[in-house]
Formats: sequence, structure tokens, C-alpha cells
Amino acid sequence: MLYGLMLAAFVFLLKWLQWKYLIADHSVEFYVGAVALLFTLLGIWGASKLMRTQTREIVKEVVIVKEVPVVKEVPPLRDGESAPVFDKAAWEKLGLTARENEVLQQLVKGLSNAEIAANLFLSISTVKTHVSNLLFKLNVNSRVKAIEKARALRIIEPGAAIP
Amino acid sequence: MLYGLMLAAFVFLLKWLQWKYLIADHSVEFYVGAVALLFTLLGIWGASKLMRTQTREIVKEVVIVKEVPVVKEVPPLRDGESAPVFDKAAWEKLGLTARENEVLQQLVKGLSNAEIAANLFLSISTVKTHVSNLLFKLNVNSRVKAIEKARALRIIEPGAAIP
DNA sequence: CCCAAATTGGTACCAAAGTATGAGGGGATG
DNA sequence: CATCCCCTCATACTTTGGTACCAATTTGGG
Repeated sequence: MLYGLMLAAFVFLLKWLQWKYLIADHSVEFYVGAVALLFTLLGIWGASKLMRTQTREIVKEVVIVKEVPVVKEVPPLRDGESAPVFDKAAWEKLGLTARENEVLQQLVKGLSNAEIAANLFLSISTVKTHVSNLLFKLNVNSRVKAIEKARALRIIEPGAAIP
Repeated sequence: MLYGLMLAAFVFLLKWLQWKYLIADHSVEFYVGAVALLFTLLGIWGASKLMRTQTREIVKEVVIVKEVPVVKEVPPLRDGESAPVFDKAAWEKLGLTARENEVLQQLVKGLSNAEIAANLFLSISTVKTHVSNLLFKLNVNSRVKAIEKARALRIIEPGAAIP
């Protein structure tokens, strides 16, 4: 409705200008360009107008979520009084080198090779080498399984945070 | 870039038509209307294209706000042996669909996409779709981090084995 | 000193993970 | 019936992960 009206108004305006200034042939492109630009903007405006409600809704929804006292709804966790145990014997059996162990500790935090490389000031190549050796020593074929296994074997350093 | 190119191409096309059909004065309105319509659509298209990412990002941001307190205030899960608690409230807030949840349960077991596909009788494509959507909803960018987050949020089914 | 292991990194290559997009069907809902 | 959401699958593509092999350097012990 509004849109059609605006279009009509614009055409009318153009016609009026035409009468007033007797448009030359070579200025057609200019007008077309102006029209294109103007209506592109109109389109963007309209679209964003429609989109905004959607965005708002989402935000609102989530904000409501935020107000819910999350902690209370979580059943009391029987806190691991038992600090994570580092099974030194299991670790020694694996024969991990110092560096490999460091990498492992980063690995179980869920970090990517790139992140590990950054943390330990290594190149990604080196991290890959270490990780590959780790996977072999742990007898797995993916970092996810390696994390599992490391936890099962309790060879995660006491200080390491476990989410 | 693309936009400017399209505009140029359109003007050129118009010029060409002008030479070919020797546009009469009264048809200018028609062309202007066509241009207006076309570029309005272009504007809408472009805006919606851009808006989508923006919407995504907004959701992302707010989700972070929502989830940070969860991670912080819930005592870290120390050891595997304590029975995992399924926080239904947390799960519902994520808005995971039934299928996505099933995939998540497989995911946290450390299974690969192929293994999940085999277990759920799906194609790898479908699993990828679900996993991708899961990662988005959990606001992470890798399956490893998704596993972490799922544990932190305690949305792992009680039956699930944790190594 | 020399050897062995460890550390670091590089290249090359393949597999897996992840993203983007769209088609098509089905079920619920207005 | 139209519309929306979910589910399924596919293609195409980019990014990570992982393997294999090699090479230079360091380090500690015999």
C-alpha cells in the first residue's frame, strides 16, 4: 500500500521534473541510477523493518531465559570432594614424554591444535606431531577418544579444570 | 562491488534497449517502475542476506550472556563416576529438537559423525546437519567444545556412559 | 665424544569436520 | 489449504585433524 503510493508519487515527481526542465536524453541514465539507488535503500529499509521484529523477539525470548535462576534449578551436585586423581602409574606406563604430556593437558581442555600451538608457543606442525604420537600411545584415532581415554586413565593433571 | 557492477550492467542494458527500440517518451515511467521494483527487491534481498548473519550474531551474544552464569556458578563436575544429572530446564532453554538431542547424546560419547550415522540409521549428511545446528545452538565451533558444554550444562541423558 | 631420545618444524596427502544452501516430504497449526 | 517447522539428504566448499616421512637441533648419559 504505502509502497505503491510512494512509487506513484515518485513517478509523478519525475514527470513533473520532466515538464519543468525538459529532460535531455543523456540524463536518463542518471535518473535510472537515482531511482535504483533510492529504491534499493527503500528495499533495505523495508527489509530491516520487517527483520527487526524478528530480532527483537529472539532477544526478548532469551532475556526472559536469563532471568530464570539457573543455579537453583540445577540439582545439587554432589561435589567431587575427591579432587581429580592423577594416576602416576598409569601415566608412566604410557611412556609419554614431558612435552607430550603438556600437549595432552591442553588437549583434554578441548583446545584445537591452533590453540594449543598458541598456548605452548609452538607451530601447528609440532602440535600435530605431538598429538599424533599421543593418539598412537593412547591407542585411539581421534582427539575426542583421546580425551575420553585420558579421563578414564586419570592422567589429567590435578590443576586442570574440568568443565 | 557486485552491487555496483549490477547497476552498471543494468544501465548498459537500458541504453542498449534505448538504441534498439527508440524509447518513446511515455514509456519512461514504465522503465522507471521496473527499475524501482527490481532494485527494491535487490535491496530487500541484500538486507535480508546481511540481516541473517546479524540475527545470528545477536542470538550468539545473548546466549553467551545467558550461559556464562551457568558455567560459573555450577560447581565443576569433578569425576566421571558421579551419576550425570540431566538438567531438564537447561535443556529446554536450548530449544534442541528431539533428533538433535539424540545426536547430542551420541556426540558426547565421543563418536564420530560416521558412527553416529550408523547408530541412528542416518546418512552422514544428515548427521552433519544436526551436529552443525547443535554447535550453533550450543554456541561453540567444534564437537569437542560441544561435549564440554553439554557436560557443563548437564544435558547428558542419565543413561549415557561417561568414561 | 658419540649415540639415542626428544624437540621442533616442515611438506605432502588424505580423511574428517564444519558451513552454506537448497530440495523435498511430512506433520501440526492457524 | 497455506504456512511453518522438523527431518532427511545432497552438493560444494573450506577448514581442521591426522598420518607419514624427513630433517635440523638439543640434551643427557655412557
